[in-house]
Amino acid sequence: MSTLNYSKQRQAILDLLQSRKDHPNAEVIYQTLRKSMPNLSAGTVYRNLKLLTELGQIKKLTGLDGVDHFDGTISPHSHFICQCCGKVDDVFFEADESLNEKAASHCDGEIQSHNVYFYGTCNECLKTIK
Amino acid sequence: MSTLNYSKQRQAILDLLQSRKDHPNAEVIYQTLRKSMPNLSAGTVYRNLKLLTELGQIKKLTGLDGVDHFDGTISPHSHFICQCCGKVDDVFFEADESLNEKAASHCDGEIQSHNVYFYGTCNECLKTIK
DNA sequence: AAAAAATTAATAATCATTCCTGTTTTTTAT
DNA sequence: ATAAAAAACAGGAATGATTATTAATTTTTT
Repeated sequence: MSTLNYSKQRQAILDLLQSRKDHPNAEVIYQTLRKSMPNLSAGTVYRNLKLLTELGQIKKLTGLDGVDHFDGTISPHSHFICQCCGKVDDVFFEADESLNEKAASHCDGEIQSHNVYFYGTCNECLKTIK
Repeated sequence: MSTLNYSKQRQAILDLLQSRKDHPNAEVIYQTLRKSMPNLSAGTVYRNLKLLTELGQIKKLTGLDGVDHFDGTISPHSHFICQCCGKVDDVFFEADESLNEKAASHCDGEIQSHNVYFYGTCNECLKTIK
């Protein structure tokens, strides 16, 4: 895969993800950055999101609304998805190391990592419903 | 959404999923069933997988290899994905109820359910590597 | 058994993502 | 600092999983 060179497009994508607490998808990232980089191309966004994910500098979130979302926070954490509004929040909750150990005996293999997704209704949506 | 009528196509899809321990994707389901139902159409497979998922009779697994996979086992369990061969195993491991409770205080909302994915290398792949 | 409703097959359309090509930027080596 | 080599880019075409459309068939209701 060789080493990654510098590019201002890649830097901008990483900066954007690290500065946001939400978890934008490729299209949102593209439209946002296009304002300041008018001839950024969508392919560049997709290619760099893939590269950064492979290098572990960002995390890809799947299974939310059908399209991939991206997270610039790489410290271990889970996600809470509101099934009402689709919002994805970080959940900083550390059951982490123990979870792999507990599951190990039930697995036909060696666990290296895990992802946890919580589904529910966020407080904002709960207010609206009542 | 009205009520679901009977259709032998839908029944065949559900039977197939409940009889298999792996987690086939739509294409595999389509090709398998086509052997005994030669004019089954792919659209029918996709439409019924979507319906059955919405009704909670099957579970959709995302984020494995880019395409959705389906699981006929609805009792609560997790999944182990081998990053080497792509195999997806069930993990019947019950930290379940407690996990929602533990995470609740870290969430801005009400947790209703969760999904856990474990990633690693299966025993078969471990052998091959060594 | 006929009418109404639901489902299907076949195929066209969609849309997120990847691939391709010629150009530009970044790095390396002089 | 400059030229050659490597990596990355923009723009657009291609891919591929999934969804939508429509006329025909099957299932349910009466």
